[in-house]
Amino acid sequence: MAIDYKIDGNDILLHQSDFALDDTLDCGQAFRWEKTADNAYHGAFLNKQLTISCENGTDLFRLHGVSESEFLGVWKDYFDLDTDYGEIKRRFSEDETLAKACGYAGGIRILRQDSWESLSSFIISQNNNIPRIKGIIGRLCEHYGGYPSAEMMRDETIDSLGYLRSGFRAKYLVDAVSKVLGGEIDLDAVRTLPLDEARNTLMTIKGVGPKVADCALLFGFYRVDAFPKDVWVKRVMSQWYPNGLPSCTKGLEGIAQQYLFHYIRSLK
DNA sequence: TTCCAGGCGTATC
DNA sequence: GATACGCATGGA
Repeated sequence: MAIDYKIDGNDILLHQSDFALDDTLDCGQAFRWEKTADNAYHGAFLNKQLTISCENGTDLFRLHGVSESEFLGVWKDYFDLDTDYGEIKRRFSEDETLAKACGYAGGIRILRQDSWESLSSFIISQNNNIPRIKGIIGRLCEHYGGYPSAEMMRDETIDSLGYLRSGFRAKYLVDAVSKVLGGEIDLDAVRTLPLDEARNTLMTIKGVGPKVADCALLFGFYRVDAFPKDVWVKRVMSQWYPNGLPSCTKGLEGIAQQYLFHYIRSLK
């Protein structure tokens, strides 16, 4: 499926179905996209910043100040534009609840985020709420002028991270930095391990249990068969799927999870 | 004031 | 292996 875009001055103008900025950038998978006063979003992937806006609620998106090579080399993959979410939603819509969930937030796409940022962000997320997660990550990025690599955080201690006000999670961040830099965890190797081994590897980090590991795998390693069960998804399962997920989600459980997570939160 | 938030470590059985 | 409890912080 070819990507439909054109160059418009200094911008890229993208024609893209099954994509909405609110659904994708404010659905709890990424924590440092900010909605600006004019309904655009400003955020970053690694050290690349981006402002993206939607042209009047259409399926036209403007990537401001982005060259064609940067679009094709960075943002096309980040926004997962090679995946046909229309096809995935048709498949999911065999199931009545998933049909409603896909209808509620049909513009969700799974972002292909950085593995370290995703892992450390979801360590911060545990027993925490989304506004406060964003606050902690915002203070971290303000301190470093962008999201820090594990290498940049080499000398951090529980005390030096005090300004984050991340509570008991600071010691978990320190342990994650230590294991990644010490070679006990090779994030590139995790990418290609079988799902169970990948989970078990990440879970050797203090503060990384099944849920944080699955979120990191889904959002930071694009392991779309990982199915993170947080408090909301546990409600989804007991309310709608007491006997397990329907078979139409097989292999794409993580994508189904994101539609369902967003949907059940909207009902509260 | 109490409860809760995209959970997990630890103790205990 | 299951279950109970504490944990930093801050908003509701």
